[in-house]
Amino acid sequence: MNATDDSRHPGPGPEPLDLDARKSAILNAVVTEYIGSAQPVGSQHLTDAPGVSVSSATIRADMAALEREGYLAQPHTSAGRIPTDKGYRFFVDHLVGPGALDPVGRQQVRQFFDHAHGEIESMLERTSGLLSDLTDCTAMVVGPSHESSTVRSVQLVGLGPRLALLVVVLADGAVQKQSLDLPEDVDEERLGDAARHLAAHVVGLALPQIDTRLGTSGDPMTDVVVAVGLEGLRHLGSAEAGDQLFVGGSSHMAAAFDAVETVRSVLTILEQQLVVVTLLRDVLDRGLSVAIGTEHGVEPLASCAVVVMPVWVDGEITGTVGLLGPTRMNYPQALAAARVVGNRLGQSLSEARR
Amino acid sequence: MNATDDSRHPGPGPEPLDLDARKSAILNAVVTEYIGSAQPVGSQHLTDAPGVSVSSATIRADMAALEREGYLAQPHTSAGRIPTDKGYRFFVDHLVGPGALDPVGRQQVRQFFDHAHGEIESMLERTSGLLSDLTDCTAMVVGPSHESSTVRSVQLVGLGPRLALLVVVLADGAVQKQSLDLPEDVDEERLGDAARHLAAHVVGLALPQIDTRLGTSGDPMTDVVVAVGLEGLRHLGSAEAGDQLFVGGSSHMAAAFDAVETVRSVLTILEQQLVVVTLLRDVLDRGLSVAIGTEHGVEPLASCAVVVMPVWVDGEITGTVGLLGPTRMNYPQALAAARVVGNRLGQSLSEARR
DNA sequence: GTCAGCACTCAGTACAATGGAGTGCCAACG
DNA sequence: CGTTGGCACTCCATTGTACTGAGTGCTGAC
Repeated sequence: MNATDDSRHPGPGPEPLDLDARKSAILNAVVTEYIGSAQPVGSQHLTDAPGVSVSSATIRADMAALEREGYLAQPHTSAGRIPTDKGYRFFVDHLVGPGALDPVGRQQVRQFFDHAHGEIESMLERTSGLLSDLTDCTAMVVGPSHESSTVRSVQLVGLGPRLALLVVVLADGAVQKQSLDLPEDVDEERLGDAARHLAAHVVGLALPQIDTRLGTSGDPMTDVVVAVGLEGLRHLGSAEAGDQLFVGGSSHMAAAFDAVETVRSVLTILEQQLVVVTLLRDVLDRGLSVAIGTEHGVEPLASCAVVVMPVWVDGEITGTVGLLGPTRMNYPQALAAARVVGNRLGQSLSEARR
Repeated sequence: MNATDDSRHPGPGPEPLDLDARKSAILNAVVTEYIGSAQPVGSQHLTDAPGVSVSSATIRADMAALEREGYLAQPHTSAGRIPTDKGYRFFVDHLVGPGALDPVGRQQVRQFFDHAHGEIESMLERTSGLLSDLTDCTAMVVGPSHESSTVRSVQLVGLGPRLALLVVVLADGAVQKQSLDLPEDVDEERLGDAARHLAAHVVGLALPQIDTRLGTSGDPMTDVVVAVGLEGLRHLGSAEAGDQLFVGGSSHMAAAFDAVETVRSVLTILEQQLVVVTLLRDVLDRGLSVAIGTEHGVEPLASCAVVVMPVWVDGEITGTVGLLGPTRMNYPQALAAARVVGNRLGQSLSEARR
């Protein structure tokens, strides 16, 4: 329409890297308001926002500029503005401080981790519940990868005449198991011999490092069992085991969208563990803690944002906590919650490892 | 309104236990049609249904009767009929035969169980995926309860100076673990002693049967470790461990309803493992394989139906497979799929146990 | 008992009219 | 020159009305 009016701009150059103070304040107010109400925000509602002490007419001018620059959008001509993905991006990059969790949430977190105990899996599962409760988002927790953890103990337990269970304990407390089909009947004693022989060979190694060949023990039957056991270890070490993912609060996705079709497609993604784990890893790898809209490549999640925090155990990233919500999620809250829970989870796991 | 017209009925006696052949056929057709289309069914559409070779006027009369008797309902005056919960109940009780799965599904099931292997947990998880794929419903699989399974092996593995892991293998192949805080440093050898001592005492018993007291071994330090181990065993045996539940295909719930609020409340229920497990057990205990609408007591699932099948292993019920869908779910398909998968799962688990 | 015919009911749709929230533009002001 | 009040304009959402059509209940005839 009035494309010729652009003359007042110094050219169609790429968007300025920063916004002046008032425009920032306006963008901030629009995002904050929209996160709360999910309704387009009009200029009238912003007159008394902090840092914005101008009339609605001036705000309108700034909003129009922000729209031209891609930070805001208008559902239709006579509606208020809503943030674009770029607007959210500016918001999280420049307008959200480190921020702390609200006192109630902090109390919840403290209480949770003070009473954390038991199996690691159930703890991770409950952590996902905690995170989703704190944020009204869907929470994702990826457990420590056992790839680099060394074998602490190997045991063979007979379950049936030709069936045994290989039980491997890793240094981080993880227990892996694998059922083994034995070619012939093996008594308990010989299983013990084979287990000792295996243990001598693999304890102290990480699963992927294990050499599949192993000298004979003298007894041919024992050797057969050892070979089967090694095969089982190899299987455990292969990627097939994969990282374990815990998803909590997926019902919050149904509250976040009013189109049931959107809910369905998001839930479908959440059911694909591999996709979710890859998504979280990708975002972390790119050095981000937030991926908004199409920034992550998963198309069905285009109307979602992901918040990711690594979990450090003994100076090493060993897991991930994540949050999934609509792009209009409460970023300050989500970031604070993910950071706090990620840190405390790391502490907790470190202590357990000592 | 015309309550006085009831004179043509032999009295307001309780609904007849059976329906004449044509009314059955009409009810059958209404349910079948409605399951497929989710639209109220009018008399016109039923004229060429099997077993119904009468005019629409006659069908209307019968439908009015079925409505009076509570099998059908009308969303509004000039709409077709939809089945009530009572209508569905009659349908599954009298109109659904044993029925078989469609060939494609049978093929899927065969293929799945032919290649079933690996850890029991991951197999149960994948079984829930299979069931939900087969039926377009949300599937629930409750793993074998380990309550009655006997201890096959007990091991203590040192993870840190004052930290050990108790690893218990049960006769059904389940592995349970529990981290133990030791009061003082214990070396590997003494852990082994304690484990042997524990094993001698508890191998062959089920976890809940274990006596918490145990004679001394001679060495006071070993006794301390044994005591801590016994405490861990007691903890494992307590109900806290609970049955493990695997839910698959919860995204199908979003496709089943068009009210996002319904989806949310159903998903919220699915997140509460205890509620779901209790629900399945209750339905089974009442000797049902289907619970429709309000028949199970869980209010937020009033617009859902549950199909349940026990899993038999060696002549004993040890688990459950279930399906959750809208009350207008495809009962014949769901029943067939649950039955087949439940049976094959039981076989599979029996074989593994040998 | 079954059926064709008929009057009736009522959700759903289409369409116009209205109200109001919000905008862009402009002239005036400090 | 940035800011502001004023104003015309746009367009969604709501309301009201009329119409359509699927489906019903009833009745009199076979």
